Amino acid sequence: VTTVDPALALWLALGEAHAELSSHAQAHAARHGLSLAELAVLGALDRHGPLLLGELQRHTSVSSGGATFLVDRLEAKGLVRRKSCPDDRRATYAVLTAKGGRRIGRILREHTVVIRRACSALTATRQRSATALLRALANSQPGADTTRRSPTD
Amino acid sequence: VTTVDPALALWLALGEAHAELSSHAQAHAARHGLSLAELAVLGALDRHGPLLLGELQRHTSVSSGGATFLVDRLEAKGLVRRKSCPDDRRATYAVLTAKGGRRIGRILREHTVVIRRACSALTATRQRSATALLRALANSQPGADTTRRSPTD
DNA sequence: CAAGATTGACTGGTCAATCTTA
DNA sequence: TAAGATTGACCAGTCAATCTTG
Repeated sequence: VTTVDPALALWLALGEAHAELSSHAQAHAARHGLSLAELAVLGALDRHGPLLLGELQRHTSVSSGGATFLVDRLEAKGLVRRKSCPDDRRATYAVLTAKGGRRIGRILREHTVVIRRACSALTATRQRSATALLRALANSQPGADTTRRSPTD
Repeated sequence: VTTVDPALALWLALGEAHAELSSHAQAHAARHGLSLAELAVLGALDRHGPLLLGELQRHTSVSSGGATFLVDRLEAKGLVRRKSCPDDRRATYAVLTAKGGRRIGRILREHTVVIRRACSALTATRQRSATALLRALANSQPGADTTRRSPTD
């Protein structure tokens, strides 16, 4: 009766679903003393190995200052280390420390379980349907793209 | 590359889709000098009429302090007014001012267009499918409690 | 005591400007 | 000149404590 437009309904549902899953993911990250953004950084380093801060920025959809900030904090926690790039003196790598590597492995495995449970209302098949629809929604947007995503992520 | 868990893929896609739509919605709100949360408040008041701050809080998923904060700002902008509840002296209504009512009408109409365009990659039918899936995802969560869980994971 | 609202301290980031090196 | 990173100012909210009324 209220919301007539299907697009509007979709936007609303998207917000609620995102909030719901976020709260689970965030709660789990917090149990390990991490923000979701920090977890994303650690995850990116785990997947891709050492990354320049700029690359990290693109992988995690965070601002330039945000990347510096996050690496600062993870460095303070002893999970990440900076390493200057030999080929380009402006550039800096973020690298997992041994401790960081160990911790992030455990955490990511747990994280998968958390997400899986949070999505358990949908069968795997419907999860895939939803994923496909959401990708179509996200990828075909006109413009204003500040962050380049690697298509094979 | 790791063959991803369908739930994980869904979580990722959800994040990207949400970020994408958000950026459009946010840009539009910003064109009118509003944050998304402020827009949500105005929208709720437009749909439901005067609302207690607590109700507003539930409708917009902000914290208690956030509701006060948002109403403060909208009041400062002359779009909303507080009105004390006659039946309960603790409670306060938020009410659209005449100016607020006029502006929000225009803005919400525009907003629908923005969202519709941002969703145009999906047909209305697929939008409805996506909506249904997302609602199922959001509504059937197991204990989304903030209380501490046993470290059985 | 509980429910509603408010305040103040705090935070996780963004944004714009700056510094350094290519 | 531009690209990479960093810094500092700023901001939209949250959170916990407080005040008031039921």
